[in-house]
Amino acid sequence: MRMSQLFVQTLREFPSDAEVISHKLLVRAGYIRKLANGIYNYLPLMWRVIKKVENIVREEMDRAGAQELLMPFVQPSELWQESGRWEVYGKELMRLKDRHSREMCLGPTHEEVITSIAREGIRSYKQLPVNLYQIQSKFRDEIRPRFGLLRGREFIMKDAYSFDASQEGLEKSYKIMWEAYTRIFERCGLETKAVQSDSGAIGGSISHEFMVLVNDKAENNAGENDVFYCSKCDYSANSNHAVSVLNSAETNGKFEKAQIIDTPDTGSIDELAKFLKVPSSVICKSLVYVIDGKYVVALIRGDRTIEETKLMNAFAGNEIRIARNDEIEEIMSASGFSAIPGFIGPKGLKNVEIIADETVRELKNFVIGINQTDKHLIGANWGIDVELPKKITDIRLVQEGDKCPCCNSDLKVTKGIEVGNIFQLGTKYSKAMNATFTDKDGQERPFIMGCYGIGITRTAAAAVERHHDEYGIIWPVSIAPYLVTVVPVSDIDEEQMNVATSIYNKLLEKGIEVLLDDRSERAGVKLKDADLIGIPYRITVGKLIKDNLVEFKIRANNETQTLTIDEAIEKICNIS
RNA sequence: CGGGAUGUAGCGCAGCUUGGUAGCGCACCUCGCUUGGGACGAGGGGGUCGCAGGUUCAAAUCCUGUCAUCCCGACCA
Repeated sequence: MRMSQLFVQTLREFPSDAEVISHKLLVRAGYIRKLANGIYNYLPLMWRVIKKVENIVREEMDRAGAQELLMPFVQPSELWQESGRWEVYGKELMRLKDRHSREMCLGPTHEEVITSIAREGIRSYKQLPVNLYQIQSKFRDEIRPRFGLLRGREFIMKDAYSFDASQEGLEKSYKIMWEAYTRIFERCGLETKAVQSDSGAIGGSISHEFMVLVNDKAENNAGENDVFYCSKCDYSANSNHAVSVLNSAETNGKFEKAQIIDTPDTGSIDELAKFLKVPSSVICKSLVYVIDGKYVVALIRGDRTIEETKLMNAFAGNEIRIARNDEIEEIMSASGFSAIPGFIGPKGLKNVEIIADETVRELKNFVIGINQTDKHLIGANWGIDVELPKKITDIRLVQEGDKCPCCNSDLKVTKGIEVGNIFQLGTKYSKAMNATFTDKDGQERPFIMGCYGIGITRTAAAAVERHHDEYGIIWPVSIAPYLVTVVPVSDIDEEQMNVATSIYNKLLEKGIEVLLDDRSERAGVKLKDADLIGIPYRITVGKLIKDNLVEFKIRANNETQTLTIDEAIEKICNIS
């Protein structure tokens, strides 16, 4: 392709509304343009990259025995009502009505549709296992789209669904996908880590997320997930799922007797610990949440943090948020109290669920809110002064330095971009939607399902996050829009243009994806653009052409070498 | 949905306090000149100042409302 013909507009400056580097670079280098919040045009260069990623995904999915199909983007509400998700999916599901007022939605994922396909098409265990996938635009009406392609509302995703006759079969399908994913991301030039994860609204039990690890501290917060991983063994998990062995902490408040004392202006754990001159680990913290509209008081040791996903899961909830002050007032007055946040405690509360993290169990002579503003109960003990909640489970956020649940070594934390995930769904959808097959013994059984997603556009953006420098993008060869760009330094130098054109034509003949920068621009503009756009290799045709020499540049390390024309061509041919 | 900010030409911004013919840089078009790291000169085109009301002789500027975008939080296969 000649640059003079290519539809691309590079910008001299970064767009002001972009925050992360992949967003900034993709806009500035002319790959994408925003159409609406979280909705982007994929311009020709971007589309080439996307197709590269898609093809790698296709090749590996096909190799793994999956079959591609395409399901509708607009789906009828009936299927979602069957699965029960019409009610629980929330506002993220883009709902609309057709002209007959039938309720429809834009597909955020396709478990319902695929289950209906399997229900109609698979009758016998002899047809199993089956793995079907598609590559398609998805729409999720995210609360806050951001980071360009990393979190758009409309995005391209590969979603695959496996059907098996048994749990063993599912585990096998799962493992095959795991291996395929590892290869896919490797081929895209991305190192990933498969981490244990919460399975969220999709349901099911075992799931892993494939994370591109980005150890960005302040510079960049493209990695939206905190990943905990063991410094010694293979354990790693998303923070919403990670578990840990606690370091020992002081859990005895050493107060001689239980009494309610004045603790003015100690609305936070820090203030309270300071006021009482005790470590925060002898305070029992009480937080009020609203889970699916119901009030929940969660107790945790003062030095630890609640992991809200775990808390929500403890109640099999779909929606969780911290209670508003007016809701706390309502709870207080319903139980005959009038305390403000910071002084709340479980004792005497009516019409609320109480749950505790395991960390509170060993507290002795501890400090706890007693539903009186500016007062706390000190020297409290479970069973004597306050009831130990019946519901006790792990609802805490792991902290760096906690010990690994597998091998007791130190856990560390890093940021990750989730580019893919795999779920063992089990029978959640097949049961709900009555999708069954006849087993060997003649019994009707629900399919054992798995689902497997890869964010295609997010993967491309993640590649930019990982591969760029101050000058622009550095595409991995496998997903670059073009492999090489031929740049004549001066378009008015006839010899340079002739040689550049001839190199271009030779490479074209060899089937190589090559650009010729034939624009009537100064050298600086063309070279800057080549770096910004991130083409892996550059052949620059300049003054040295008098000696039959050209410059060969590798974008990845910005190294250049002087080669003869034929050497340069040969080098490119060998790479491709 | 809470907190904060911003909407002026394709992009980046000034002008608003103190109302009086809408500006700058880049990009774009023409001509000249230039060609190894985002040149230069001359000329030119492009904007209902987010939108709707209001105040005023007069509104980008002041007031009210509304919409959109961005950031933080909450939330999120």
